Amino acid sequence: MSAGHTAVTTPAPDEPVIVCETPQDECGVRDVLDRLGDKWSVYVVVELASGIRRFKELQRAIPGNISQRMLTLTVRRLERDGLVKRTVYAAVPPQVEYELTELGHSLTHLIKSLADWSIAHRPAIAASRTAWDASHPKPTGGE
Amino acid sequence: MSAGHTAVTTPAPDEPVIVCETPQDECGVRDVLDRLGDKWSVYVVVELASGIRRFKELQRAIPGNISQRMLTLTVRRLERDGLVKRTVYAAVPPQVEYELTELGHSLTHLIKSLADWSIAHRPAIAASRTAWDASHPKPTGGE
DNA sequence: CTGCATCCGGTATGATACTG
DNA sequence: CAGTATCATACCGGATGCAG
Repeated sequence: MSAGHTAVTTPAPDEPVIVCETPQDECGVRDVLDRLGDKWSVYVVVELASGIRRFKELQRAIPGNISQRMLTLTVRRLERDGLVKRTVYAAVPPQVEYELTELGHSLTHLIKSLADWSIAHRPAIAASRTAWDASHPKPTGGE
Repeated sequence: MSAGHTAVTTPAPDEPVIVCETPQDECGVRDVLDRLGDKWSVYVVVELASGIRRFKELQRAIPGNISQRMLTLTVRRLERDGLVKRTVYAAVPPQVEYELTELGHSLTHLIKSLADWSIAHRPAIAASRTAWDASHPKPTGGE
């Protein structure tokens, strides 16, 4: 080996701010993010946090015009994870109601915190982005 | 109109658990989720929460074998949003250090909560998924 | 070592049409 | 009204090669 340069100053482990309590895998953050990471899950949870909603109501309440397909997929996943409860009524015009489970409600608090943080720091983030964009001109033909 | 069935029992607005403080748009949750929603951002923040890291160190520390491309894109975005600070040293073997900014550290707290929730409810979620899968057989060529 | 460009595939998202 | 199926598209993420 040509290993010279005295390598790097071995980085001290520092003190872990976030510890992984599950040595089996990585931090469990991924589990939640995978569910909340998609485009609509959060909005469904937020809307459902206010009470029981029907399919169409959910679709209308969610900003951004979610398609039936996406709404279906989203609520299905949430239902599978036990965050949402789906109730079907055998009526002539089919009626399905969605509501948060206990698990779902417990997540509500987290999302609320996330929303608060987002709202509080949005200006700072926006400013940072603007500044960054300004100092990083994209070579789109002009210099 | 042919609307019979006494329609639906008009759903009362209920009391909003999560309110949108920004009428201009939707809830600000999207802002954070868009940044945390990708596959690696969270891990970078988690790792950086423990201290300053170099590019290669970051790559090695993150579980799941992140590619250079993704690491670069991820830290760039975080840097653009002002969550991460990037310092370049004009050394012969290029050296770049990454560290969390104040904004980044404040997010650490949220992620910790998210991780805690995830870890605490992982068993419940896993059980729910198993139960759901069992009652929802997929027609993979079967009858 | 660090970072960028290009090609490529998988998945998520979405528009539309059709069924119960 | 609720949900599924199909097709098309956009973006994410990975592999590789090259450059400072």
